[in-house]
Amino acid sequence: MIRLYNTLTKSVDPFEPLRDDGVRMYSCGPTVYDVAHIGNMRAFLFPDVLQRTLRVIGGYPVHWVMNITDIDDKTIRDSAVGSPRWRSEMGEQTTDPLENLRRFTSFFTQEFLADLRTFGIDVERVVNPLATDYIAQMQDLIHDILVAGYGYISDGSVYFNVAAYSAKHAYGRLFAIDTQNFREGVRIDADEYDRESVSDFVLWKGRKEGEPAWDFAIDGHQLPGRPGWHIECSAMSQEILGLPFDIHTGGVDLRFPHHEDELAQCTAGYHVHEQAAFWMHNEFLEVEGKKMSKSLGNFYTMRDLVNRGIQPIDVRFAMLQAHYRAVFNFTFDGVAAARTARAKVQDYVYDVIAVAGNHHAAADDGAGQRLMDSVGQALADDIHTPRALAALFVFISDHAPRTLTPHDAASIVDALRRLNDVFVIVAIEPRPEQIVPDDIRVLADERWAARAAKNWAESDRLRDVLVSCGWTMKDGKDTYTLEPVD
RNA sequence: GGUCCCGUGGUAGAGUGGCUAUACAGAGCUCUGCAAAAGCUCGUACAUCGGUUCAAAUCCGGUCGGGACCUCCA
Repeated sequence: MIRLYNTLTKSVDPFEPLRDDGVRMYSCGPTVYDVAHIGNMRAFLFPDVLQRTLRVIGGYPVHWVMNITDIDDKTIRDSAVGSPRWRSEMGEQTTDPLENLRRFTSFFTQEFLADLRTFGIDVERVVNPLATDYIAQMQDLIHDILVAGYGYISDGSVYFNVAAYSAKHAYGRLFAIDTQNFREGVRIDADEYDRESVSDFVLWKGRKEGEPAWDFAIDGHQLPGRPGWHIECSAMSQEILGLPFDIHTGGVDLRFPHHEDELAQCTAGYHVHEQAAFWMHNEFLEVEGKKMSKSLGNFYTMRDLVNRGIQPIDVRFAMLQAHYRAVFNFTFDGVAAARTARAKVQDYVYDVIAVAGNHHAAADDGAGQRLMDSVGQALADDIHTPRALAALFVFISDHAPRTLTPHDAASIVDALRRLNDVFVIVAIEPRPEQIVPDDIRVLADERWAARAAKNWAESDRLRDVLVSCGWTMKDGKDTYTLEPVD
């Protein structure tokens, strides 16, 4: 039984898929106007671990959709003719704003997915619909909202009427917003469009010169323009998954207004009470105790980290040591610690595989069962990865490889393989053969001989030589091992 | 201005009204020519001030500090 925190109920509730054919899950995806930063990584790590837990621990097939927002103010601005953010890899800019937008966003979409892949996120499994491929469905939904009486046309745009909606439905189910206490001076005139109330939001934005636009015939009007911010997720989730689906995920910042408005649009236009049974939101991260921002100089893209010699998978491990609903403090010391800890798990995997040899055993046939139980229980409890990892380390120290029978070892390997399909922190494979160059081997043998002759000075000198060649020599009882220097 | 969250050992980070988190770092021991690796052991943490209670770091209130949302934001 998997239990998940649900923003709708503000409690951890038992989870059951609505339909027999698996879990349908929708995650608000990236707006593709730049390369991914580590905050993005945490945001998409969460739904990844969630869908992996549902599959591996829950045993459910998962249909996971994560949209790509390829039409919004930023993508339009940065793809416009003369934009300093245009890159030569995107090709030549054209006179067609929509074509420019496509070239710009497809470039960053590929970059983004590549970054997600290095982070162990299951991009092969997720479906990534583009917002601009669902304009017709969005227009249909806007039409239905208008017909139902929850929208109005003003100055070439279409708006959602929150007051009319609130009269018949609950608005604020995900986030109880107090419209009487909007922060002064900020919300009003937030954009140049005309709407009747500050709490109303735009469904369709009228065309502006030089911007991409689609024709839209509605209610006897011709309203060329583009979709508003929230409509894409409502339309795509209905089109691809069907409403209501099981789980909707996103960052905490999206609870309001984005998710609240998505839900309202679905209820207003599709006449469903629920868009999704569960709404789950992950917390943000801080960097060295401060909110990540370019002005503080603590803003890091994945590329920045790689350039510093950091492996993305170590960052993944570090993030898994915090619960998804808690603010995570990203530090470079923390990543270094994660690297060491992860190497320990990897060593354990290598050693257990060696003990298992040619034996094969299933996780539920031997010691692996205890591992699956203790770690799985933590994961099933609202994706509690910190406790799951703690349980893994406890198991490791209680089950030293040298104490295991081959059968138990094989069972543990099978359990580790399954659990790693959630964590994605190690490679489940035999320890790679270390290729030692001949000249290094010669030096090592020389040193081993000097050491046997108790010629400590020469022995230590040769060890230093080996280190300077990039190899660490470790003396065993009967033989030595060589490892590359870190 | 409104609403809300958090403050745990050197660091990261769980948890619970009375009992071990876990990881990294550190110390000691075993092993070892030395070192590394490995194994064992250890530190006795819970912002602050009051209150409730037989018992609070865990519940309540004040204070201080950090953060979130209300506005593009992962």
